[in-house]
Parts: sequence; C-alpha cells; structure tokens
Amino acid sequence: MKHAAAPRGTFDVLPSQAGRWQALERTVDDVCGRFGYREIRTPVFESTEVFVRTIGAGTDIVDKEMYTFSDRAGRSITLRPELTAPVVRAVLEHNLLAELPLKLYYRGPIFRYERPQKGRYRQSHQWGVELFGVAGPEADAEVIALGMELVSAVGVTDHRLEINSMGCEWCRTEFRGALVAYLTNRAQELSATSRERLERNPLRILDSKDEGDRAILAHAPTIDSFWCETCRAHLAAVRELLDAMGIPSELNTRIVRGFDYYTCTVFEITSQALGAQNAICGGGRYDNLVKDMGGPPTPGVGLAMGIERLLLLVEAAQSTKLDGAARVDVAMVALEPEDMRALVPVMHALRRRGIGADMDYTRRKLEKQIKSAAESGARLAVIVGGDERVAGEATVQDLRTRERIRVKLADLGDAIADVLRENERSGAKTDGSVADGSQ
RNA sequence: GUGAAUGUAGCUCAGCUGGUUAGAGCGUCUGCCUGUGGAGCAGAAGGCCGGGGGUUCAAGUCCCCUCAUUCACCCCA
Repeated sequence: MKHAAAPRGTFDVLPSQAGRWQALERTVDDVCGRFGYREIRTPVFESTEVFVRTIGAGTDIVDKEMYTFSDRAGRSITLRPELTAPVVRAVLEHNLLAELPLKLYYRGPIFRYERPQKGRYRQSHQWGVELFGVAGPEADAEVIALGMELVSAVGVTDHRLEINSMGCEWCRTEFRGALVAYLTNRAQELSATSRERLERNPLRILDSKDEGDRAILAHAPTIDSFWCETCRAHLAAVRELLDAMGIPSELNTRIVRGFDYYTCTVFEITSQALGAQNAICGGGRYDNLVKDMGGPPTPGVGLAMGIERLLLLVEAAQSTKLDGAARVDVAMVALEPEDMRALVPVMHALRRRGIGADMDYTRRKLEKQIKSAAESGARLAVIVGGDERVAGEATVQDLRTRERIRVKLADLGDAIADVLRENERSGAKTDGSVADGSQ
C-alpha cells in the first residue's frame, strides 16, 4: 500500500454511509429542537487545564487518553475528550448564565488516545445536551427523556436505562469512607489496578470487571444505604417523572461515571448489541462544575451519546429510519455531444428551480445511461437524441413505469415539475422518511 | 499499555506440507445490440500477495521487525 492510510482509530465516512450520518444529525437537531435546546459549537481543542481541572487527575481520560501538545507559543493544548467542560467554559466566557434556565445541545468529534475496538475509536463523535440552572428532578428527567427519545427516534429498541445516585458531597463522602474501610481490609485480595485505585479514586473500583474484585464487591457497602434524605428523594422523584412519561428505569448502584464532576444522579443507556462497549449514552448531574470552573454556583445536568455506537445499533436493529432518499430525481440523457450542449442549460434551469438533476457526461451508450440512472434512484429520465433534436423536444421517461412522453424543450421545466408532483401523490409513501417531525 | 486473530484484485475470499507466468465469485469496462434498464454469451482491464529485513537454488507460503484491521482486557460514548 503506497498511499497513506487514515491514522489508527480514525475512519472516513464514505458517501455510502454519509447519508446515515446526515440523517442522524438532522434527527439530533430535530429532537433537541423539540425539547427546547439550542445548539452551541465550541472549538475542537482547548487549553489543557479545562479538562484536567474538571474531569479530574486520577481518571483514565486525563492520565493517559488525552491528545495533548504544545503549540508554537508553548501553550498546552488538548483535543477535547468530551464536551461538557468546553461548553461550561464557553457559557462562562460569554455570560450565558445571565438568563436561566439555559438549555444547550452540541454534536461533533471527540478524541481519546485508546486502543480501538468495536464501538471505540480515537476520533469518535458525540452529541449531547446540557441543562443549567434547574436543581429540581424535572431537569434530570427531561434530559434522560430526551436521550431515550432520540434512541427510539432512530429505530433502536433493544436498550435499557440504568440509573443511580452518587450522592451529594456529604453522603458520598460517608459512603466513600465506608467503602475504603471495607476494601482496605481486603486490599491483599484486590487486583493490582484496584489496589492502586484505593488511594486515588476508590469509587472507580465499583466498576471493576475482575472476578476476584467482583466477589469482594458483592459484600461491599452500597451507596443506596448512605443516601441522605435529599438525595434519596431526588432520585425517587426523577424515577417517578420518568415513569409518568412511560420510560422504565432500573436502579444500578454500581454505576460510577468516568468523570469526577458528577453529583447525585448518574445514568447510562446500554445495549447488549454493542459487544463489550455496551454504553451508548451516559450522563448525570454536575451541581458543582460551574462553580469549580470559576462561575456562579449553578446546578447542571447533561448527557452524551456516542454516534458511532448509535449507528451500530441502528444497523443491528435493521432500522430504516436513517435511510436517505434518492439524491436526484431527474437523469439527463444525451446521445450526441450536441445533445449534451443543448441539455446543459435545461438541466441548470431544473436545478435552479429546486429539482435535483444530473447528467452522465462520460457514458456514451443509451442503455448504460438509462441503467445507471434507474439504479441511482432517479425517477425520471430526460432523453434527447436524433428525433428530439430536430423537433426541439425531449423524451421524458418515468423510470419506474417506463412510460414516455414527448415534451417541447421550452416546456420541460413545468412538465417535469408536474410529473414529479403527480409521482409524489401516488407512490410517495416509501420507507425513506427521515426525521418524522422535521416539519 | 496487555493479549489473541487477521492483512492476497474495487468487494468477499481460495492458494494444501515453500516449486513455472497469482486464482474464483461479485462488481467495472467492451462487444453480440444504429435509440432504452432484466437475463444470457464472448472478451478485457484491474495485484510491489500491507511494508522492511532474513532463511533458501527457490518465499504469497517459513523466521524476525514494523504498520494496520478486528476482538477482548483496561476504560468509556
């Protein structure tokens, strides 16, 4: 292979797949819009400290997964490994917290230096939302409902919602103390990584997949017996609201998110169809983050969803929700170079009035042109050759019914618009509907 | 960062224990067919066998290194 290849863990979205990406992006815009969220776009890189101070030293992401480098002026720059911290940075920089509540969504690439595997890449893409300024359980419930709505909007069904509360500063501290005390007694039996974590980030041990660890954890104290009344009531209220919206949730006291900034509510949407990386969405409440980043104390809730993983599920579910429609409606077919010259301005006029049209500039043979036109999904062919040329007309052929009519070149635009409208009425209800609520 | 499997035509893959000029199916192109899509028939193009080094009279095949892919661990979306 003489050519360069895409760097490890990255990939090209080829034209055959790009339609699904576009459709998914439209669905995100549509669903977020319906929930009252507005888009925010932030740079793909930030000052390194934006992530270190929020995600937390001691997390894997900060310790070993960041793409960090010095720019030419010696500033430490990091390609964003997530988007919550950048969004908070932007919100503070531009004083967006002046009017609360603030509801934002985003989508775009993130970067993590990890070994690639199914559903995991070095450049991957996420979309997500952040809701600032609402301390009550309605905020948590709305964010979760939005995530669940998007998943079902793309036709995925085999997924579940798991929820937990990591407690507030007080009950979490108590729980951490009890957990550390329990684990310290059995430190010798813990796996090496868990033993190391005992000092740096003990809550993460709850996530361990090591069999020995799990056996020990089976009898470890769990967070739910340490929740203070406020935290317990908050989680209960969130789940009741979800219930009322018809969204079932399962309590999983093992959920510990990978970032330090979460407080109280944390949740994941998971699916078995994803292999080992079973989470498509994760999120939670971060009531201290804004303050910790230098802003006014402001509660917040958010979520992030992995686009590649979501697309994997769309495929696994054989959902057609993201299948795009044909690109062009009309194929221009010219037999001789002079016919091509005559058709170019006609095609341009069609395009300008909003009709998708394309011409095969290279293929000579009529049958080849008709064939590839039909395969491309075009509905009509406009054919000009010997007969039509002398008559100043074109043959307009319906590529499905094979019916042909002759039309004066001058009337072509109107005639085609008519036929397409007709076509729309009769055979429109195909499966290609993208975002149902887009209008 | 650790482990395992895999890299041969645009795609999916054969190529047995090393042995002439590297194979199939699909796809592409051409013709049969002065102006109509399917199917058929005939033909053609397309390969530094991922890259580098080594062993050998001889390497797609064996050994080492490297790059990449896939899956798993770790962790996460």
